[in-house]
This record gives sequence, structure tokens and C-alpha cells, in this order.
Amino acid sequence: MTGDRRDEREFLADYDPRDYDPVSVTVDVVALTIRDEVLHVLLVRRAHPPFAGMWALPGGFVRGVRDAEGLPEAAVRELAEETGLSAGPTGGNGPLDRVHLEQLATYGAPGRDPRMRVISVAYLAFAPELPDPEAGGDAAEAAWAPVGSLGLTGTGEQRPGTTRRLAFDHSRILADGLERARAKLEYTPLATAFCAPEFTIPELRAVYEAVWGEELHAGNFHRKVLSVPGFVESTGATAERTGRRGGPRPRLYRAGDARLLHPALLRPSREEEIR
Amino acid sequence: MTGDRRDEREFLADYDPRDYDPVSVTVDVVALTIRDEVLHVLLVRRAHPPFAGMWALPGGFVRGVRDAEGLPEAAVRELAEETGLSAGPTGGNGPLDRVHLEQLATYGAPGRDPRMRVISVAYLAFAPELPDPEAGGDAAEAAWAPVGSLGLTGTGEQRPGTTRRLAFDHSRILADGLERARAKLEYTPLATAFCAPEFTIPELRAVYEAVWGEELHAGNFHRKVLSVPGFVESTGATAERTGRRGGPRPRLYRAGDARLLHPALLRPSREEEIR
DNA sequence: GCAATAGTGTCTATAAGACAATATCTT
DNA sequence: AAGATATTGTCTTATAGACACTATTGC
Repeated sequence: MTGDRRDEREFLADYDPRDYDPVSVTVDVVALTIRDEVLHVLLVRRAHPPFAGMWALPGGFVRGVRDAEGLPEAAVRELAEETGLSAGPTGGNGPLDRVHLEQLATYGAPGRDPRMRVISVAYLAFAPELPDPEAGGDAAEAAWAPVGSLGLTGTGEQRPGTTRRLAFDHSRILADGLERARAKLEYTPLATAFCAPEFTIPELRAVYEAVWGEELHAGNFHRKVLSVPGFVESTGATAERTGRRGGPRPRLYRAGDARLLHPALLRPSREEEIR
Repeated sequence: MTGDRRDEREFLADYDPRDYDPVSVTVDVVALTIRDEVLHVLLVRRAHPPFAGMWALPGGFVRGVRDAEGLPEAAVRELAEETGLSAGPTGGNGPLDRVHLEQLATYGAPGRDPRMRVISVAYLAFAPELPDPEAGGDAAEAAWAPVGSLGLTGTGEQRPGTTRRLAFDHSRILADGLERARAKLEYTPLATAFCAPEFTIPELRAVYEAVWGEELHAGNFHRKVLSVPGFVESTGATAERTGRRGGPRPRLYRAGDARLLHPALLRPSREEEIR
């Protein structure tokens, strides 16, 4: 036992991490929100090569040793640095405090960054409506872009002729993030992460319609949401204005305590994706 | 504020992570199989510090620059090196050729490796019954371990008194892999990845029971599997022996062409997980 | 008033699960 | 022969979706 411990100490002292062919690690964030009932993603325009002038997901290098930070912390930091949206200090109330953040996937194909070997850990964020971002850090510009304007194909490429070209493999990362978002809305209550703390059922339906890109039957949706235990809970209040073109004032709800929807809200018509 | 931002930009422009901030990237594999109707995971006993003598998921450093390799390729290579199970060269027929491999998640908390900053990309593998592994590479020993023998709690810790202790944060990675596997069986046909190319419905049910840890109703399961389009297709043949204690010889099926199960096979009784 | 919308009621087709029945195998 | 199992049948209940209806709002 004592011998083991001495071996371990000697081993650690002799250890040079650079012997192990270190690669660089970045985080990139697919940050989604709903504006004017349309799904938007946060993009920055790159100020420097490679891909200078092209658009990209906000992201950057993880601080590995000095000021070593965890991966989700790096994601929040990059989001804040490059867009000017700030997360308040623990328990604060900056605009990023109410975002849902989850890990999406990691992308590491050799050659995906022309400079060097880079592994990128992608995160997915769901945000309620946020202010317009301000460019910072490496970004020449930052904006919420309607997802539909990016010409994404089913295979994660951009259609020729799309004006905002995405750098690196970010169109694939974005496509993966969108598919994850669509799936998460089926079996989790995360649609509420796109809403204000209090929301109406029609607002929630607008979230589903924006993310799924399909119209949903208002009556059936309404009953379904209320029938899933813990999805939403009533505030007892009624919205001030209908916000739409007419009709009665809808009631207000807040997110319930469910972490999973049971039964789930399944997307209609997925026949093509099954085979 | 503006000054802060410019400093940040200068810092990033000069930043060479390989000189100042080395991060190493590893892959770790949660390889699952079914032996004697019990779910097993592939483990290796570590020959060297840190955590020498403890058990761990097979894995190791990604070749980042010299002989740069992709992440899934690194996962297959580590699996092969440390266990002696070989994947045949493209289109070959080594024991690893029929395994399903998918990315699980990436773990990068500072301090998870006492030597240095290490980011680990975890993969999840579903394998049909494979031969016993042979230790190789850094491994002192390699074995299929019954998942139940590892004393995993719901929070990804190991219960005190468990004999095989897992190194690093591998008990958390394993717990995440198990939960992913349980979920995947619900809405994909991947249970067939645990089976031989031809299998019976009762064998498929045994897979579900092993992964979910619950008994399923034989009659309802049978009809359900056959009613999901593209899950399995008949071979017309019948199994030679029943393999169980009696009863008629079951029919043989092979995997169908569905990528998703619709409708899904939902796990019974998940009330606790919902809130 | 008119058009649009929130919320509820009703009906039908589908799916899940409990239970039963029968034929076929092992021991 | 006894016990176990594969497979099919039947019935009940839960759910999804189509459609209809009423009441309430903005214009």
C-alpha cells in the first residue's frame, strides 16, 4: 500500500502532459430562442481567419489549466463574451440566468479546423426572448438568425445560394441541435424554457409550432397539455391582452414540476424519419 | 468595459493552447453485452497509476496530431487494444464488426484526472455475445462484469462495500451509458444489436428484460414487436432448440429496416423518474 | 357586426395491458 | 405425465386526433 502510494507520487512528478499529443478543446453553443413566433439561433460573424467574415456558432477555447473551468461554465462564458449577454453571478438575474443548457455532442474529425487538431464540445441552449446581442470577443457581429434563413438540408448541409454561410462544421452541429430540440419537446417540458415565467397555452403551442415547423390543432393541444401531470400549473390569473387578432383572454400558467412528459407529446407525421 | 473586451481579444489572438494550456483528450467506452440473460459491461483493471489496480472502462488517449484519428476510430482502437477483441479491416469480420457504436457524452470537470486536465469523450457500444477479452495495452486484466455487481446507485455512485471499484468518474459515465441504453431500447430497434443475426422473439425479450431490469409479459411483448413496422422480419425458419425449459420451438427473425420504433415500446412504471 | 381565437365536448381509431386458451416442447 | 413456453385471441382501458360548439375578444 505504502509502495503503491510512492509509485503514484513518482509517476505524477515525472509526468509531462505534452508527451500525450495534446489537442485543443473548444466549446460551441447552439442557442435557440423564439422571436415573432419563429425559431432563431444565435450566430456571430467571425472577425479573424480562419473563415473570417463567415458566420459561426458562438464558442471558443476551454481554459484548461490556468483558471481551469468546467465545460458548461466555458459555454456560458463564451456565450456572454461574444454576445454581451451576461449571466448574473450565482443566483443573479442576468439575461442568461433562465436559459436551459445541456450538452449536445462532441465533434472531433481531423481537419475540421484548418489550423490544428481541435475537438469541439457542443452545447444546446433554450432561451426565452432575449435582447439583441452585442458583438464582443472574437466576433465582428452577433445576431439572432431565423433558422429557416440558413437553408439547412436534412443532411446538415447548407443549400447553395444561402447568404449566411456557416464556418467549420457548424451547419452539422446546428442540424444536430435542432433535431435534439425537436425530440426534447416531445418527452420533456422544456418548451417552457422558451417562455416567460408565466405563459399561456397558445404561447406554448407557438413554441411547439416554431420548433417542429408544423401547425398543431389548438383544441387537442390545449387538452393534451393540461392532461399531462406536472407539465404546467395554473396561476389562476388571466392574460391582459390576447395578443392575437381576437378571441377571449387566455389563462396564465407556469412550468410544473415534471421532468418528463408522460404520456409524451409525439410529433405528427414522422413517417420519413422512421426508415 | 471596452478595455476589458480589447484585452480579451488580444489574449485570444495570441493564445496557443498547445504551449500554454495543454488539454488531453481521451475516449472511454461503455461496452454492453448480454451473457446468460444478464447485462454485462466490459472493464479493464488498471496496470499503472493513477488508480492502479482499480477497474475502469476501456479507453485511452486520442492520437491528435501524429496519426491523427477520428473519435469513433479511437474508440474502436482502444477497445481492440485493451481487450484483444479485434475489428476486422474494413468489411472484415472480427468480433467487433457487428457492434453498434454511438457517442454518449463528454466529461471534462477539472480534477477528474489527477495528472492533468483531461477531457474524455465517452462512447456507448452494444455488442452481441463476444468471447472473453484478453488484457492488452495498459490493462492488467480485462473482463465482462455483470452490471449488477458494481453496486451503482441512482446518482451514479458505487455503494460502499462494492468490491470492484471504478477509477476516475467512470461510475458516473457507466450510469449515464446505462440510462441511455434503457432509453434507446424504447424508441429504436437497437435491442437487435445484442442478438445474433437471427434471433427469436423470446431472445429479444430477454434483452429488454436484462437492460430494463424488469420482467415483461411474454404474450403482449410478442404481439407488440410484430406489430411495429420494420422492427423484425421473419426468416421463415424455426429455432433448432428451445433453449429454455420447454415449450414449442420459437420462430427465427432478423432485424428489420426501421431506424425508429413507431409506436415505441415504453418502459412500464417510470413514475419515480418523472418528477 | 365580423372574424379570429380560447376552451370544452364528443366521437372514433389506435394502442397498451390484463387475462385466457391452445399447441408444442423438455425433462 | 408434468411443467414450461410460444403464440394467438379477447376484452378493457387509455390515448390521439378529427370535428363541432360556445363564449369572448379585437377590429
